[in-house]
Amino acid sequence: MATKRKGSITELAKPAPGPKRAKPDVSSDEDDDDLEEEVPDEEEQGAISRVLDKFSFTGARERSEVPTSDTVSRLFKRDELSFLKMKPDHESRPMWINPRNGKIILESFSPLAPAAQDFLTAIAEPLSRPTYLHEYRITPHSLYAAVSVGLDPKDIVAVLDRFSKIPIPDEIVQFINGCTGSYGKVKLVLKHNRYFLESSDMKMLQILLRDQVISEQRVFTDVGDGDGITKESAPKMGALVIPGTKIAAGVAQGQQVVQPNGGENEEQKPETAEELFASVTALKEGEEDDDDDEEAEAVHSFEVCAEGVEKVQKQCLTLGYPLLEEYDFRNDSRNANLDMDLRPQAQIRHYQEKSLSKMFGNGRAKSGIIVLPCGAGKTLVGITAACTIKKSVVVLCTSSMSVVQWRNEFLKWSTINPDQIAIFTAENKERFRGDAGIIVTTYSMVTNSRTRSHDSQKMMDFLMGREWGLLLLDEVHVVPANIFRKVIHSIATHAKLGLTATLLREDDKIQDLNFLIGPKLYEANWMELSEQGHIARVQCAEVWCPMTTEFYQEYLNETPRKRALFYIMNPRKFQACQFLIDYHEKRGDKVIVFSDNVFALAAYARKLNKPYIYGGTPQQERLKILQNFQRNELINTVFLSKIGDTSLDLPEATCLIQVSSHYGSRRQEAQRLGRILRAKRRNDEGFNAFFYSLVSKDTAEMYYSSKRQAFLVDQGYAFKVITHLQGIENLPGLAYATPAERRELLQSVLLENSQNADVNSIEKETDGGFFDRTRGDYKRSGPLVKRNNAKLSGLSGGDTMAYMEQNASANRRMKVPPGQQNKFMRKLKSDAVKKARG
DNA sequence: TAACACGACT
DNA sequence: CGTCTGTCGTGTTA
Repeated sequence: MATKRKGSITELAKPAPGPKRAKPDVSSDEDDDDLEEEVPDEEEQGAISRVLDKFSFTGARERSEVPTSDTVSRLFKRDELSFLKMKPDHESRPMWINPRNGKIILESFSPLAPAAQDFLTAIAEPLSRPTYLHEYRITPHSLYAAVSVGLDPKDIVAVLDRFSKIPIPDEIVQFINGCTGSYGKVKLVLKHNRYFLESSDMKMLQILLRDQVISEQRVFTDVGDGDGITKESAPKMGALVIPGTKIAAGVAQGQQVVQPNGGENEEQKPETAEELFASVTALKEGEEDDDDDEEAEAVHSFEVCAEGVEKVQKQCLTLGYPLLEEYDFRNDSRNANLDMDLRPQAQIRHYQEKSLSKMFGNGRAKSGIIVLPCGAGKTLVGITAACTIKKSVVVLCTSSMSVVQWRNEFLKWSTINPDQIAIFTAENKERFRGDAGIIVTTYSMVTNSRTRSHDSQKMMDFLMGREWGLLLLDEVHVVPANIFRKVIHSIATHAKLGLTATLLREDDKIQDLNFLIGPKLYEANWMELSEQGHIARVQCAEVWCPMTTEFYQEYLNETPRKRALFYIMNPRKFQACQFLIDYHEKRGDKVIVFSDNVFALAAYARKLNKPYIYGGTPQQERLKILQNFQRNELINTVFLSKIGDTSLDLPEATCLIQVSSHYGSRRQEAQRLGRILRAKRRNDEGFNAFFYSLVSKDTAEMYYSSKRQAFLVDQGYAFKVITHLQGIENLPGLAYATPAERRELLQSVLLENSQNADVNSIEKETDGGFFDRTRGDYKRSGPLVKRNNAKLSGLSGGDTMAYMEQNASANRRMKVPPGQQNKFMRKLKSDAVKKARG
């Protein structure tokens, strides 16, 4: 417990700012990570790391010093804020700042909340946004995003102060200044297919060049004076209008902040807050980039090699000087313009406009990520961005199906000439006409490591050999995967825009997107969009199905891996599923049932006599089933494996039942929910979509379920728990109602499980002895031997149950992505090692 | 259509 | 100390 850093001691010694009070009691499991371990101890960023440390590892003696003014205070631990002095007019201000960890709590019912929320999404990371209290946190990354969107540290503090119930703590001010001081000073620029680091401040470049990692990637350019640093005049800019929007990029967004029924003192306060906010978010022509105006005469730059760009970007981020990527596309005369515009019928919604104004805020295109829920029009955002830049574009998608969709959307929403937009996949390798155009392709096409077909090689040469204006990355959360990340720098592009609905991974690689692509420019609030009718309202429920004794018995007897089938095939769960399908079909809903497990999928679907699609379903049949589902009034339910998580467009579904799922994947859960968000009937009075998760009680499924829901809960969705479905006993034709039927089902499950084991052991015998190339064969060794052990350990399997009992608060704990915890554990360990050494 | 390679999740 | 498991999914190529 006491393995904390020495540094906290010196922290203690410093005079505490403000009134005497408890020391920060950040118990470090939740702190903000990505400060890399090995920051070289250079003077320049000594100050920064000191500030960054503030929210990381401080005293362990925390809790005892929290003044316990009442009996419950200690329960809040470091979120206990009662010691803070409130401003006299605190009631009219909507937000709290916790000096100990940079968390911000926003009262979302306050009349000022909409304005405050706009501001907070710009400068902080949304942690959780349920109905009344929203939680945000200021992190180095969120500040990076804020700065790159054009905010100034002084203004950030000023606006925070305006909204806050308490005076802004010094720690926060220091943190903001410390982080932002060095942000936005250095840019990564692509010129003539070569990468340069550019800054108006010569000193910055010298600091960076002193770093070994960066200097290693440097390329010496012959131009310029002896030190190889080039000097030239900085570009100028003019007015820009994003097509489809009435106003110029970046003009005030504060205007929709209208108080419906204002009280007396609201009259005045919102006015000023609003003005203030508008003045910082709105970057009107001419007043952007003060520093450029002052020293517009010259910028300095040096070149880095293309392969090293990722390393350099990462290193700069860890040094505290994240590289800004901006594309001054209007002054780019080297690359040919692409003639296209948005069609007049394309109406940009306000949140789409907001996200685009973040991207084009200062008249240039910034690289970054935009997060919008499924069905909220991500494609249109991408297309609008492309139409704004009007240069050649590469679009990357995950599946060949969405490749086709992207092309169609482009043709639908923009005036682009069909000849100018080409598809590059296995079956189609055309090229566009003219010297500018759009190429839509898949990640795997570009990253393919195996031998290429002739055509595809020629196409790749074309892709790599030229300069692109914009790289559009669909489903950008896949990019950090080892293979995919390399495409980012192998395609020479001036700007990158990542789109996703779920910026989530179960590993810790999501942070890498900060230097692979750029900061998160915008993240929509799901609840808000559904209130405004842009996406459907959804009722979420978790249905707890008790296990039958026979199934539970077998469940306990199995190895953890084999257990899954028992809780998935639980007859009570099956009945619940049958009942829900029946209920919703009668209401006129279109129902999708998801089962991750293919055996269960087929079993359920066959028993209920419904169509099902999984990976092995041939293309023709898939199409037939989907069309029937869409048009035929007799087919109202379809069963899908995880094939339905991505691509497959199912516009008419209004009810979703989840039978089995992939462990604790939050992304999968969110993506599945997304399947029903675009329901056409969403604007009908009182319309609701339904999302059910069927869970077998007292099994591992409970644990996964709570994990999976974490993301949606943070988006403000409330999961109701249903322990009994009213009237299920009286459902005519209820399956597995008799013990005999259940026994039969159990037999088939047992058979399935043992068959799998047989197949494996046969494989092992025939194959494993001679060839050992397939990795699968290694690990399958000895399932038969293991079985006895499994029974023993299985009997103690009750541990999962005990775990579940206290798991009600799991959602809270899950809020920290597991990756961070790992990182934290690592850090703790390595700290301990250092301590032992030193 | 099969073979291969890879991702996501533990 | 990071790597392995197993299953289902994708895409590309022969």
